Amino acid sequence: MGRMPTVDDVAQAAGVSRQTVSNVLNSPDIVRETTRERVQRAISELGYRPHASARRLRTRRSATIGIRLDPLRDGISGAVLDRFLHKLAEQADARDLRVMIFTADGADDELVHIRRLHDGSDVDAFVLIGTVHGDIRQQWLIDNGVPFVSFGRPWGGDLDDPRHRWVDVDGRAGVRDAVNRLRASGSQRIAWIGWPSPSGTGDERRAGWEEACGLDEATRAALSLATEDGVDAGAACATQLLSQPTAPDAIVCASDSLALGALMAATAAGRPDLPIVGFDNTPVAGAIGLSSVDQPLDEVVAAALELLFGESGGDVRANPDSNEEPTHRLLVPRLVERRSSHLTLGGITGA
Amino acid sequence: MGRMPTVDDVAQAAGVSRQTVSNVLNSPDIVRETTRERVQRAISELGYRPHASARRLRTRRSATIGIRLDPLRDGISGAVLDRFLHKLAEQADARDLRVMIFTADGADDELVHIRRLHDGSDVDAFVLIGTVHGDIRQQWLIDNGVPFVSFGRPWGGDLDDPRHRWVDVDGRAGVRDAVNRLRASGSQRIAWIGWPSPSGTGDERRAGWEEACGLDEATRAALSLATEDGVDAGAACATQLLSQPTAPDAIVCASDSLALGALMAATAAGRPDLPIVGFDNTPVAGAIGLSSVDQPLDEVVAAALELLFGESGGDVRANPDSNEEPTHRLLVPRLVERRSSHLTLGGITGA
DNA sequence: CCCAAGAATTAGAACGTTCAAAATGAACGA
DNA sequence: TCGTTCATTTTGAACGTTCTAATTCTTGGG
Repeated sequence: MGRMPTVDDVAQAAGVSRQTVSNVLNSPDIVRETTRERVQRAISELGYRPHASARRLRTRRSATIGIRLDPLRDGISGAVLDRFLHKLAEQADARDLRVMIFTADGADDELVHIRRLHDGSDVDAFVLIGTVHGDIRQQWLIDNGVPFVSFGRPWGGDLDDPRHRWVDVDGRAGVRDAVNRLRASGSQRIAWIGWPSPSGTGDERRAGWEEACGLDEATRAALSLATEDGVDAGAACATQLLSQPTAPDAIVCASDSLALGALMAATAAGRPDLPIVGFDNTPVAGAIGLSSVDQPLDEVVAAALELLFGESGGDVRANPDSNEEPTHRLLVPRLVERRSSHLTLGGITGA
Repeated sequence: MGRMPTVDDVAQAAGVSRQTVSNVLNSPDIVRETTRERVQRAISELGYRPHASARRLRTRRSATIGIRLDPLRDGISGAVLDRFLHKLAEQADARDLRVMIFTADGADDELVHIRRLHDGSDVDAFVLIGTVHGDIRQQWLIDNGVPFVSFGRPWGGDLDDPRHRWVDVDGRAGVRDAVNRLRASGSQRIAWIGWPSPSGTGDERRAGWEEACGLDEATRAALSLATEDGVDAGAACATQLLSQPTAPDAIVCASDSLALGALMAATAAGRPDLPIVGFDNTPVAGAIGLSSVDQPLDEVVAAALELLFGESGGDVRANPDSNEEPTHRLLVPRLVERRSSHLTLGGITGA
């Protein structure tokens, strides 16, 4: 447990100068092969590791990404962010980047944290998740020159602003596919349970249903409901839909939470086989055999890092202005069909 | 966007020396009040923020905790770690600590990461989750003097070794309570679905059932099954139990995943009202109205940080040897009773 | 054999902070 | 008035790395 060896120790052991050791580590190509080998040997013999903070102080780069953990929602939908975080940690590691997490109460508090981490040179770039209408974070980050990428489009803003790098999943296309698939299987009156407008993500998903359901406006109005996210809310909506004189013969939902609720309500209403599709393909959907639209999180993360750091490496790219390269990416989700087994609800009672 | 102000800038603006500025930040009590105010004013006027890496280089403390993200399991049980991570980030922030995450493939790979982060002074201390029998990580960390705390006891090791700080939840007591509660409600033949031995956590939970179920050895053997974790596995076990000539009149499971499976199987077998209790109180359990044993993660995290850093503050405590203070904490979980609504399974089919 | 040009290496400084110790100021009793 | 003590502030050095610029070594052509 003596003190850790430094570049100087390695240099002395290898009979070269400090800087040569540094070069072996950072620009191996400019040092003669025989020297490089000698230094490498000394490094491994001494068990030398560069001191990350010293390097960061000198280079003014932290090689660290910051990401805020959203407040826990119902935990079902939250599973998506959990997966996202895993992928991010994995792929960041492959680029020799570190990931730092923090929590915050609301957007203002988040900015306080971001400012602290950025000004202290703790973090080079941030990943924003869950963009919303009128999001104050993006503009602040742009104005202050803090590099970031968001998982989610700048809703209500300029989608093509090159200063805002974003990745998103085309929920509209995903829902459209799901609806088309249901229609191909014979469903004709496909209902929608989603979130209140304006909700960037929710409105897009609903638009997918609207485009593909093939219903006239009056019918669409009768077959679509909006509610906050959650299992109970989903169940309530489905109950309402199914009690109408002209009940739907399939339901598509904006989330797996809603879908699970709908599934329970449908079974309670004696329609255990009613086709229901959720969104996010959470573990719960898998467990109970619910079809769901799956977001390609691997690709999302890869795209996010690429927009920030380029094809490879860990140096954050210059803040784009009106560069040649695109600064956003829209990915296509994929419907996972399940429903080989069905859940049935014995009886729902209020809380 | 000019360069960030440094202590020197602040010092000049306030008409004091570098060190006085530093003192205002780190030991405010030793600097005269009038001076302190003057410096504070300069700090906020200039928008000064200490450079974290410079500080870390000098103090040799990173004020950062490292934690490995477990590989995603079925995502239902994984939700516990998700909550844990949130709490950790929250409470760490309150102590001015940062949290860095990483992923790894197995214990060996985890040690490689830990070594890298520790040697590079990126991280002061680590939080280990999910200790298992014959865990190689603990001994390595102790031998190398790396501060850590584990969420999980040193199974098969010395529970009282002061060099190993750990926090755990008394699963045995939790299951015992659940079983007692079921017996009080009239259940007499309470079955157990758990994990194969040896599994530290699993064996403890099973012991709770064994202690409280009030059955003779032969009956216990007939009413307890072990399987890997997962919804399908839980369903299979429950089906088997319920098809026996003397079926159980309640089931307690080692996890919510197993319990969800059991619930589905019970309903399929025409026993929709069979009392079932899970473990972890995951969002899914809440959503479908399943009773479950809840781990007090708030307290777990608080205890973990306290063992590492003391009552307050962010300086890691000296590695304990045989100190006065205890280096472990066993917390008591709490049964959450639900089951006001029941899930019923229409039909299970193989994958 | 010498010089130019490139390759390889080295020396000194700098990044922004805190530590250790020294210097100054204020207060007090003799 | 003068030392003595304590409170407050300042000075120089150090943390371990990489940058910039300078130096030495190699190579090859005249």
